Amino acid sequence: MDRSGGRARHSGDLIASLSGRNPARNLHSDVLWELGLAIVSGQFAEGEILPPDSDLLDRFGVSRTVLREALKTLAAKGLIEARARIGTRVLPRNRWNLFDADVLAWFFELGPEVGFLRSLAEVRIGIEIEAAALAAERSAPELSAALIACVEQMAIAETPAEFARHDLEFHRLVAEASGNPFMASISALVEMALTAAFTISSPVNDPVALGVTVGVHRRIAEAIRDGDSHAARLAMRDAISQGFDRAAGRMEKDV
Amino acid sequence: MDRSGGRARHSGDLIASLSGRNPARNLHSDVLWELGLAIVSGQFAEGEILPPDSDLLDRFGVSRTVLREALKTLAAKGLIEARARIGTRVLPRNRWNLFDADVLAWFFELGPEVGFLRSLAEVRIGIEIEAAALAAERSAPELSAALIACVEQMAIAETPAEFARHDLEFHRLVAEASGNPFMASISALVEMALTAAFTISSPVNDPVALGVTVGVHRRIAEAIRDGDSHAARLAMRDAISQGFDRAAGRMEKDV
DNA sequence: TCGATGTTATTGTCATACTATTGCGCCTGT
DNA sequence: ACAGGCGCAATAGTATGACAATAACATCGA
Repeated sequence: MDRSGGRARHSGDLIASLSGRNPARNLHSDVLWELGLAIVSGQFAEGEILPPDSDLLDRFGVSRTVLREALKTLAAKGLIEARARIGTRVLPRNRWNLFDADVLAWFFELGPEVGFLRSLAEVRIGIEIEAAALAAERSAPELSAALIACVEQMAIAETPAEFARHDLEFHRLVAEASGNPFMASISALVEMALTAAFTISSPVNDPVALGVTVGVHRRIAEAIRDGDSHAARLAMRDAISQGFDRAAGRMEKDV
Repeated sequence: MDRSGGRARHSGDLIASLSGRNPARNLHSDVLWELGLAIVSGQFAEGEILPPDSDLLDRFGVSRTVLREALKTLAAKGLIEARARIGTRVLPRNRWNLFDADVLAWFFELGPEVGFLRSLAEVRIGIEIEAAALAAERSAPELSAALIACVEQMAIAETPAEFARHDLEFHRLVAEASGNPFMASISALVEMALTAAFTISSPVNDPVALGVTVGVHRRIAEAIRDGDSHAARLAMRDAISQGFDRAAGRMEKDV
């Protein structure tokens, strides 16, 4: 393995940097990512038994401490389950915690397929529609003002990254305004979806698309401000499916 | 701490047993649950620094290996973050992965408040409504037949546990029928919600409530069978909010 | 044939030592 | 008096080697 000085960081970097996180760079995390990717990619299939600790130790060239902590982390995310004498088994996909930021990142690292992006858009629709409706019913004036401000920022953004930051902030604010802690907990999901979408095609360079995107977000903000939960639902659905359509359409074209 | 022979298993047992899981009973898991509960309960507040490893070692009387693996597990679930020289900090709640089965279990272990149950019902509505609609659009005949069969089982269930099992299976099937892996991933959420609801008040002992609950599930199954996504949405919303209302109403009465 | 039993491979736990990181205070030079 | 660098020390990170617990499997016995 790559144990020399210039160890290359996994490319989740660009996603992490956009989200402002500062993931620690340590051995444990390297092993974690390599194993996580291997599992998500199907290199270790569901139900399969991983090589025993001793083999993995050779493969990664780390201490048992590091390896075991990486395995425990994977277990915590529902990807594997270790049992004495049996070995460490890859759990079926429906046990994986897809709402985990790392697990999601591994999926994206492999180049997300359209079907996966669609699934992501579908859950986002489910959750964020409800969040928008709740926000409309409960939101305080300050928050709806902040939402409006966010839309203005989106309108004048000059780079895709800048636009994405405000877009993400917008959705985060809606989740917060819903007053429901679960809604806020899916920001990782939104982050990935937006980053992926904008990596594929950002509306910043296309005045028409930009107008549409900003417009639909404005509709959400105004509906929340006016306490119109029905309108908020519709607008949020449009915002998400429109974003997905743009990315999916672009992927089609490239193929 | 309780290091004597008869160490009492955390009471997540009854939930785990209902769901058919077989959680390993090892030291790591004991420490994990104790720390997890302490954090979720606010005994260690958000932003606070946990005692250093050395103190925790004394407190739990385990080896450093075990303690660190427990901490790594908590970190994987987004509850804490460790940094050299700083210590191990409890992350703000919005970083916690509330869709994790353990984290949820810790919340329930503390006796869930009505507000928490409401939040749970709200996300379930968002996600499962969409799952039901997708199932209606995509579902194969076998699956809708299985759904109907599930409803029949609910109707003739004799114990609360039996009823809950079929109810859970019903929602799992809907998620599966949606063809969306994220939907299936929230079964932990549903499990907790149902278990909590039935622990508080099961419709089995109340013929009227039983009829209502079975009826609304039948409406879902039939809508999916008929490919009527709109009806599926409405019925699923009714099923979840009705379940919540029953539990919440019962809690009110008790107070 | 089947059931009890020992063997052994694999994960689980322990103890200790050393390394890397980084906040904080000291110390220096201006 | 102040700014900036420099090292101390506290804390998590890593390494190593040993032993304990678990459970599939082969082996033996009835």
